[in-house]
Amino acid sequence: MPQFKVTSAEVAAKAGVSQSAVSRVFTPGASASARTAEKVRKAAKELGYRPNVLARAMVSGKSRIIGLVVAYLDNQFYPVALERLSNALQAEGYHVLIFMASQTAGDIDGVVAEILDYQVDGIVAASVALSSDLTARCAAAGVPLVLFNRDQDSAEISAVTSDNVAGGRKAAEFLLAAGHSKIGYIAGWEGASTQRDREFGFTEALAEAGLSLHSREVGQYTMQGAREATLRMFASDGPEAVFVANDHMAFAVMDALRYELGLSIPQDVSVIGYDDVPMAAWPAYSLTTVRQPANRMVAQTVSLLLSQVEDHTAAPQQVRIDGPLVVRGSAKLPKGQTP
Amino acid sequence: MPQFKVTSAEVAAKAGVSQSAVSRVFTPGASASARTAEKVRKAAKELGYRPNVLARAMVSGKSRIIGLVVAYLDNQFYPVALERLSNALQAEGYHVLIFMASQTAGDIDGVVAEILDYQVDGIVAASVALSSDLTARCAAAGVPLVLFNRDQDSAEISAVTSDNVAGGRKAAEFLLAAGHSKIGYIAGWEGASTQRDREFGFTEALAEAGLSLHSREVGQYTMQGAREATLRMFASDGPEAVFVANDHMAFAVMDALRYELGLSIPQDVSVIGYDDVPMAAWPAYSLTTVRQPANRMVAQTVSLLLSQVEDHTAAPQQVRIDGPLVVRGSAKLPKGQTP
DNA sequence: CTGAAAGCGCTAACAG
DNA sequence: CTGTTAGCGCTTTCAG
Repeated sequence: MPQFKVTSAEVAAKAGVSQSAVSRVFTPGASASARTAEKVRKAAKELGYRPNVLARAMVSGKSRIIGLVVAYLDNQFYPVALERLSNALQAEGYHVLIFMASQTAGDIDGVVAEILDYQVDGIVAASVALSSDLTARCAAAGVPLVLFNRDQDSAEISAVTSDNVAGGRKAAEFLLAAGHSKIGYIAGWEGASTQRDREFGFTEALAEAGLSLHSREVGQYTMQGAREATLRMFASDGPEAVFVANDHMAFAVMDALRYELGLSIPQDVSVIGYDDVPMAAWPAYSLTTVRQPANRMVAQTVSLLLSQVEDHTAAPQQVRIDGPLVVRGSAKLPKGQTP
Repeated sequence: MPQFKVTSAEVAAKAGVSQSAVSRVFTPGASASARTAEKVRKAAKELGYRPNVLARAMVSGKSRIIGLVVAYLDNQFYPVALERLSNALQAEGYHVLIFMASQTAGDIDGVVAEILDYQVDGIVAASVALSSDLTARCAAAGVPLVLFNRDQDSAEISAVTSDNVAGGRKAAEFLLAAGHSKIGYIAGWEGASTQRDREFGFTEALAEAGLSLHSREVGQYTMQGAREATLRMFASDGPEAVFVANDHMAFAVMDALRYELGLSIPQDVSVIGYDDVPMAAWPAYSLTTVRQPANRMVAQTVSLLLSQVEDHTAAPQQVRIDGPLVVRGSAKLPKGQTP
């Protein structure tokens, strides 16, 4: 039975070697003879010894902890991403220390400061905007930072997003091809780059077809906000098609349309979302939506972050990943096209 | 602009006091004169100093890190719980280090071992079964452990669950009151205590009414498993009501019933779930379900864990929280009762 | 290859 | 109240 807490010194004593020999055996880039290594491992196993990560972090300066800031765990996109992120990092020997950021902007600064206190090797900020003061502090502390699903047009700071402008265009083109001309948009939180870019791409494509938004409401990326936005938008003379800034809101929009307004989708109104969260594929919604390839986004985030962790001179990058429009049943098909 | 990494010694030098004085100013139970404190704070602010949590952890033996093991982040119950847990812990000055456990049982042991390496002050294991060997290791390491939403009938180990047996009964009683007699059950993963207890309460109440299960299939707590279970169950002579071991599966069951089998809910078949995740309230499902009070469960988990963290002699406890049946539209109402 | 020795940044007695 | 002195458990020169 393992002792209360076993130190390398105790293992050393039992194995009849020096404490530093024990350390070497448990350090990847070690240099210990096979004989020593074996003696040490044996003693370690008997004592139930495992190196203390914190002590190791102190001296080596590497904690193997990555700080993660998240805000919206109710939007299915994030739990899914978090799971993948954590798994990918675990595979590389890192672990994730979670920090919940209340939506309040002021709070974020405090959160990141706390993260830094833990001497994390890097930070992933998912869907939160950071003040430039803050990014400066990370830089000053020598802690690489990568923004996930949010961009902050500064070449100084790494960000991984989908190609939101192109995605917005795809949504518009699909609606246009189906012959819609009265088209509405339900916006996310206006401070978000995803919101801005998706809307930009969408309206730009509309404009190229000589159209402008029939109506626009803000849903704040919340279900409640989206429901109310829908009710306002369809109070009178509603559009025949709506592009919703993310799936999370799109579900609320569809529910409001169907169950509060008695409209049929897509007969009365076409709906397109953004993200392609798992639920979008469920038959109850069958949501046509622009996919954000979560796995590839996560993979990029991890490789970008770790490359900066391992080489502090590595330059920040902005990665934009393209995702397809996934056609399901919530929006009318282009003319002449059948399922 | 803050330096690369500022130490208390540098602050001390700048403030013209000893390094321990700086430490005291930043330690809650401190004892420093107002004058000293002010000088130190001033110097600290100018230098951008913040205490190194890891160094503090080394000497104090308290890392203020809580390890969390989770498996199913796609079941909405867990992201919600995680968010609350993390927030509650943050409020107490702790932070959560996340460890994803692949469903594979053998893996869990390794995961917990890794957690221990980080010298966490406590562990929350959400929905995973731990080997007794493992709980012993936690005990040996002096790290309190509490099981969340899973029980392990051993008085030695703390667990917070809803009253799953009572919940199962409530589901049965409701179905019985509605006059159903051909009743099916879709089970979760059979290794889970939640599955076992819910089924036990359910069938026991049925038995008291002189009934037994018309049919039973296992859905493994996955959507895919639930869909297939439903198809098998209704291949011929399906039941007129089904109790599904959790909401996550219930959604898949409802989808299969409606869109693959063409049945109406609740006209053709009543469905009851368990958990009351946010989505259960959405009109597309309007799922009648037994609520697991996530907020109270989390609150209990935190208080139980922290009481053990702060006082290692505190006895383990099993907390069982009662939740109501939330009546919505997916199951027929008891005779004579109208919405 | 291996042991001895010097800290990483901080808290906790210990005298004063 | 304050400074001095030990370490926490480990990695890492530095000799040998």
